[in-house]
Amino acid sequence: MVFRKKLDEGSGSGSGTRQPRKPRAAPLAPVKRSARLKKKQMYALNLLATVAESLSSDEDGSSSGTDVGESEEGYNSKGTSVKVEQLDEDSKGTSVKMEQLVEVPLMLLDSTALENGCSPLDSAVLENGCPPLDSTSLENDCCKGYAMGCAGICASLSQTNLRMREGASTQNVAGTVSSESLIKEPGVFAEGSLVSRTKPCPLGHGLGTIPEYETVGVCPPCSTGLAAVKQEPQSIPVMITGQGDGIAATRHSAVDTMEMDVKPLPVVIAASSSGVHLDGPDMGLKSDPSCSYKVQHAADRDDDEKFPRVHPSTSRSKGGYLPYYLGDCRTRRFFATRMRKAARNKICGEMSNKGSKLSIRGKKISTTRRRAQTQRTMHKTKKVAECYSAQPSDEETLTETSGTSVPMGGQDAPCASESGQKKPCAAEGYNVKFIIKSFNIPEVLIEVPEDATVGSLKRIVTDAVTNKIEGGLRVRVLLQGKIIQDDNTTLQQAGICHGAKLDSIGFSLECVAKQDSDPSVIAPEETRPVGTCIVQPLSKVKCEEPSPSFALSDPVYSFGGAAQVKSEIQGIDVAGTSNVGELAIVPHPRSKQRDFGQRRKRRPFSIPEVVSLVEAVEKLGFGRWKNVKYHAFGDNQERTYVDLKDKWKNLVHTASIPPQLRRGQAIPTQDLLDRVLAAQAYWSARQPKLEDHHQP
DNA sequence: CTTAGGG
DNA sequence: CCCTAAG
Repeated sequence: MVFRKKLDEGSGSGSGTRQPRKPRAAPLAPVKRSARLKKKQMYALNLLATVAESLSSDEDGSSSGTDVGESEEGYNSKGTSVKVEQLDEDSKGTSVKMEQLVEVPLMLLDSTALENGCSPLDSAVLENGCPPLDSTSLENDCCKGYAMGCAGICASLSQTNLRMREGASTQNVAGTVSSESLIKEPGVFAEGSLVSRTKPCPLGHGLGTIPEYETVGVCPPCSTGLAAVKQEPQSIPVMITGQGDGIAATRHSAVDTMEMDVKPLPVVIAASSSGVHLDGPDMGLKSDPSCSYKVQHAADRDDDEKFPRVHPSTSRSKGGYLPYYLGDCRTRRFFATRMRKAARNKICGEMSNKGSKLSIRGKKISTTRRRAQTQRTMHKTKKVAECYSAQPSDEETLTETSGTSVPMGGQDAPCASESGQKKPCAAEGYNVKFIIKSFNIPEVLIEVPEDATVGSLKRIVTDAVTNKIEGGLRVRVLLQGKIIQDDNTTLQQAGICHGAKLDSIGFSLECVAKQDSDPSVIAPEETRPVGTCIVQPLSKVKCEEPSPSFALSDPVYSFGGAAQVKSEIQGIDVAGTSNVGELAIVPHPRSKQRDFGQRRKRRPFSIPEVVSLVEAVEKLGFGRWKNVKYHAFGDNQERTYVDLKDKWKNLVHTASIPPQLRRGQAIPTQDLLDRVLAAQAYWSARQPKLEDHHQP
């Protein structure tokens, strides 16, 4: 209650639908600006839908674990520690999802856990009259994960929703429930499912959010998704990427790992790769004040700008609800931009921060390109890392490493509460700790007969991915963007040491894949002739890896037992600018559906491409790039007209400088460059841009 | 959505 | 390649 009030207050006028309240600079280009803003605002609702969709598509309940944790969290707001781990998916061998990642061992709802009474609050809850969870049913119910997932998701979304709704009263409805929606899926939610129990539970507060969620109608998809997902491996990978606000949590849920360790209170929430992170906002709303405060505090720095949070103590939550919607590339790009901006803002803020965050925030509005560039530059060094976890989780993960277990394989796990409080032993002896949040795998082309079963498809995908990975991984360690070549260099020598300011440490993992080993798996990039399009028969399905992100807790990827580690975060302030100790694993970033903030893979123009480009320009002149593009590359999506324009720009530049200054003379031959110059000169003289259509 | 340019 | 202001 208190929180809500604060939230509302912080958000200002509080009536009517909440809009991004972030102050806006005077529009530079009035019309355009406003149009854009409107667009942005529109994303709010879409976001919800998208998130739901995404989540629902997350197969195998991988999203469950965390979610459970989340819902549980609210549920158990007593501050007991709750560690949630992703459900063990062994039973689902076909799942392509490799995000087993993670760190947290204990499935809160796991019957075992309950039985063991690991978390006091579990027992408390149970004692409080909540019908005991039917451990058996839970265990047997493969859907439990889903169930929880939904719960968690709901919670998380509800958070978002909450922001949009001014009515704080919704909370009360809580008890009523949501279970309803969740339970809609009988198969999924055995009557004894967690959610349904919420109601009776005195602490149901946290779950109260769910109803709201439901109102938005997001929940249903969630449940339905359970069924639907299975038929659509492809949908699995959907990454929820909302960078901002409540959604951030969700976003991470699909992708990475996040750990939160609330210091004083033994609350540790670890979201497994697919789980929903218990991000600040949620925590804030659902947990009890003390708890939320802590969390908030911890996460505070990071998102002070981007993520409006409920700040119990200061009620400085910012109104800016910035919904993120995962849509087409464009949208994605938009988000990426936002993300970067947000990060940049934070960074800049912190850099210039003399203690006044408010002022910094004020600055936020006027984002200059320079700053953007700065961010971009930094972005380069951490690529994926940022993409996946830049936001609050960045810091949370990094700064709160303590209790959570890293990809240790989950051998430990049972009691979150315990592990949550203990400092990792590894931290003692000057070990450097790293957290690998996720990584991508290259595109995988999969061919299956039309009559293949979904199950077989799953298997194939699994095999494909497995294959790809089993081929081996080439791991590189990057420090500040540079690959550390010498394997014999000690971490210390390399500057990666305990207490050091770890700037941009990254890991590059490349599949040394035996890509050909599996006939059904083709690496498109290698097999595709440059500049041509692949026309795929209907029966040929090109799948993006369902789950582009992997959690490294998987033994295969984890970085060594003892040496294994999480980074001890020291330079928290810098955390925003550099992913301290965070591992960016970037095998093949390229995939049609790029992740947020992720660049396209650099794909230098081949000579044939350049030739066709030159030919096209010779013919059409430069300036009408759209036409040029079509002329030279047809519908090839690989190259955009902007690419061509850029390429041309480069060609002209290259051609205009003395050969000595050129590096790598291979690509454009001198002959070609001459043509470039000629065409350039020709068309320049002819003012091609204006109206000339003459052929040269 | 395209172009044009700066980064 | 990315980003964005301007058409």
